Amino acid sequence: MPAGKTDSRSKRQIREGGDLEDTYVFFNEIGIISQLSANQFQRVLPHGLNQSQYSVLNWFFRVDVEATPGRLARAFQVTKGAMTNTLSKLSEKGLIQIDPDPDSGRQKIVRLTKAGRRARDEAVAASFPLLSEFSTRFDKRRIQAAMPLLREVREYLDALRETS
Amino acid sequence: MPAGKTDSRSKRQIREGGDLEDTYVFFNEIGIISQLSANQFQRVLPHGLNQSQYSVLNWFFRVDVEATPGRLARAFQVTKGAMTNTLSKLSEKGLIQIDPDPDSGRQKIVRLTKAGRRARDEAVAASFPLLSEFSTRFDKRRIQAAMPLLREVREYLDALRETS
DNA sequence: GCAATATAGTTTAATATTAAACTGTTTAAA
DNA sequence: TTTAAACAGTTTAATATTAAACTATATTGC
Repeated sequence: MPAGKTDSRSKRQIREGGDLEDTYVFFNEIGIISQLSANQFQRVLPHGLNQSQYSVLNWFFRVDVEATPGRLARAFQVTKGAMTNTLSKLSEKGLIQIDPDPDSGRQKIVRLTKAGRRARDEAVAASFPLLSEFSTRFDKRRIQAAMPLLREVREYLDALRETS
Repeated sequence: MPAGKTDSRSKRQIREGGDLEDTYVFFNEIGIISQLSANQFQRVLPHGLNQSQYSVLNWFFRVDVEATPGRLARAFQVTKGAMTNTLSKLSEKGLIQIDPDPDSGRQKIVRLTKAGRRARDEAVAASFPLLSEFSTRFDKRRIQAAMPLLREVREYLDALRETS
């Protein structure tokens, strides 16, 4: 849950935070955007897909044609248990195939099915109106200009996570 | 779950998205930052507080000294049921007080207790190192420069939510 | 004034997630 | 080679959340 919209008394919070108010407000704004955008995106996804399931489908387009469950869990930074659950939902829908790894009895190999590839394409198509509406409202260059900071912040937090 | 780190094949995704790739990557980056920062913040919170609970405590500093559960649910854009749950956890910890509204039999009035005010101050203090470490790494002006876009995007999504 | 409707809050059932325990397999060390 | 440790994946118990049903109270329209 994000920290809620600021209003008339927000200056008091800001004063108390001293020089840290920008950081506080920055992450607060990011949290709200994340929540709202995930929400909008979720709505349009086909096949009763949730974001996690879509992300896994899309991973197979972005990164590799096959993976172990553990690799996917690490890629998305969720627990192995969460990935077990996500993969079993996708498998029930017939969008992925999970086979034993012939080279290792403790690993499995996950791949998209044809239906999975189709579902991913449908999901991309379904989110098209959302994204294109957004990109008419916000100039491409402004978005691009914001990316270096966002990337650095993400990398910073990523490193922080690994060291603590 | 964010969409995972990009890697060598990301150009293919980008090509497919046409002019929408910036938007896609922007929201993806935002989602990951949100997840990681929420995680870091959660860790340092005292009294077994989670983010939702902290946000409610902090609301009473930022916005008003009392509220109905419904007002809080709207402020944080969660369901009434979720707020019932959050408030009951805070109440069990003795950090808020929930009284019947003398003017309306169907409303309740929520207020911070003294312990609640103390807990909020402790939480702010606990997150201080995190925020100040961050603000030494990222120049205040860069963060400030990013805020107008973030605010506009948040307002855009907020309006979108209300109209759909 | 009374019936219909709206509102505030709670409860219930379902879902996604985590941490930790557990099972089975592989690797390393003695 | 046997045993201990590490690793991959699943399961379990707990938590936070949503949507929808439900209870109780207030408001509106006749």
